[in-house]
Amino acid sequence: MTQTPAIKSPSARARILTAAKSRFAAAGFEGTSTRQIAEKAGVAQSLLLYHFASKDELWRAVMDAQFERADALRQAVTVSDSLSIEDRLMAGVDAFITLCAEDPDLHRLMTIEGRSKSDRLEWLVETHLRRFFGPTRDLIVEGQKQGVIRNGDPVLLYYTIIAIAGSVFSFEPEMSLLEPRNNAQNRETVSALIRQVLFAQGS
Amino acid sequence: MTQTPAIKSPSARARILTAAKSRFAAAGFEGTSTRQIAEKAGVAQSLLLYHFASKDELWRAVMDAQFERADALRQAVTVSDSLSIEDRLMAGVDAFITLCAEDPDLHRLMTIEGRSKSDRLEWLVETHLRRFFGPTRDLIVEGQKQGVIRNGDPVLLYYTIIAIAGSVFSFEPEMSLLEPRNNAQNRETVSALIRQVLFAQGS
DNA sequence: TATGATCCTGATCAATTGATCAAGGACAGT
DNA sequence: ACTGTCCTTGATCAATTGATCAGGATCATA
Repeated sequence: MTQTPAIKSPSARARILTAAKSRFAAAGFEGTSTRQIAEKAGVAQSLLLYHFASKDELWRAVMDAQFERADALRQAVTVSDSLSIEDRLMAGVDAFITLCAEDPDLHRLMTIEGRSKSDRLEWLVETHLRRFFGPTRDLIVEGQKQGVIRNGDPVLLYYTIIAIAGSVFSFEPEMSLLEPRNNAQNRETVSALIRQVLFAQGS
Repeated sequence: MTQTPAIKSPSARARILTAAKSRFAAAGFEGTSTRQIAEKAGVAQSLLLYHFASKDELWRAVMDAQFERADALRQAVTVSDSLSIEDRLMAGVDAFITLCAEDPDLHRLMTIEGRSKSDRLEWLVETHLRRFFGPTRDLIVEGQKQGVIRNGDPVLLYYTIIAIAGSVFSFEPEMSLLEPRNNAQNRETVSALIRQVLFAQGS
């Protein structure tokens, strides 16, 4: 069996993944060269293409790792427990906020390739995004039926949540250029804003 | 005087600007090649660098044109009329929503370069973004003093507005991949969502 | 129809891109 | 010491990048 490499020497491969993540998040796929990643990881450029078949596959590996971390979010929404719809939805939202606050790269990676149709965006949607969107959307629709959640296009509501939760953290460079700031209790504020949007009394 | 070219033949130069705008919005500065723009504009690649000194300057010209269109927005917020803070702020918000709905490229151009610090982002912030941010921020702060607008970091509130208003329209490709949709009355919904965020009774 | 300025193109440049390959190092098991 | 597998590097490839340049259209004015 030439397969089952299981755990290769973690150091170099892991350093490549880390470097690639931060570069892809900052400049996008096209804006990042394999040599930039290699330099940041402290390895030869040719080593990237030994561990990953192509730049494209390296990008996919980065995405896979990111969304593995995010799976706790999906579970929070999916578990059909005795919890109310409101609680389940906000559990997912807060999990997402936590992820974004811990590592702004997640939201950047999710969105930076999403501006124009491309094979990469299509892969991202089908492989990862849909798994989060599906259950969350169902929850929103059900909440609307029960009159707990404001009416309106559920996809629009879903994207509004993503936009509020993510952009506050991922646009930190731009925001701090505009005005020096203190991001101490952003998480609570963002959570309150989203709650306002979802559960407002307005139709 | 070799200067004062004033109005050059509009057709080619304008076609270049239009093509550049849509490419830059879709793929960002680094993800777009001058040849792609030239092909879309139906001109030779060398013509881009006849009309604009460099790719960088072409990008800046695109941005200048975009923000010229957006100046109505700034005026709506700036005019210190008899209007209430609430009305002035929502006038600006609705103007921004209209701009984003008419042309999703505006929000994409504003944000696609804003993920990592770069000379381009710095130029964008200092030359354009600050002119919009300043008056709007002042309005938010004044509204908070009067107890009309919810408390919290004004920069965060500002960015939340931008995020809600813009991303709903600019992520249309991604959203329609997730689910076929009808964007008929998005504008009213978005406006209502933002109003909810700004003027909610919550602290 | 000359003149001159403006607009536009194709050829070409050096630099950078993702990718490939030969070669050797590290290190285990025999 | 020998073998074989996995890891890593440097040299190098064709393709693409932004930029430059010489020269030809085009067109108003004289």
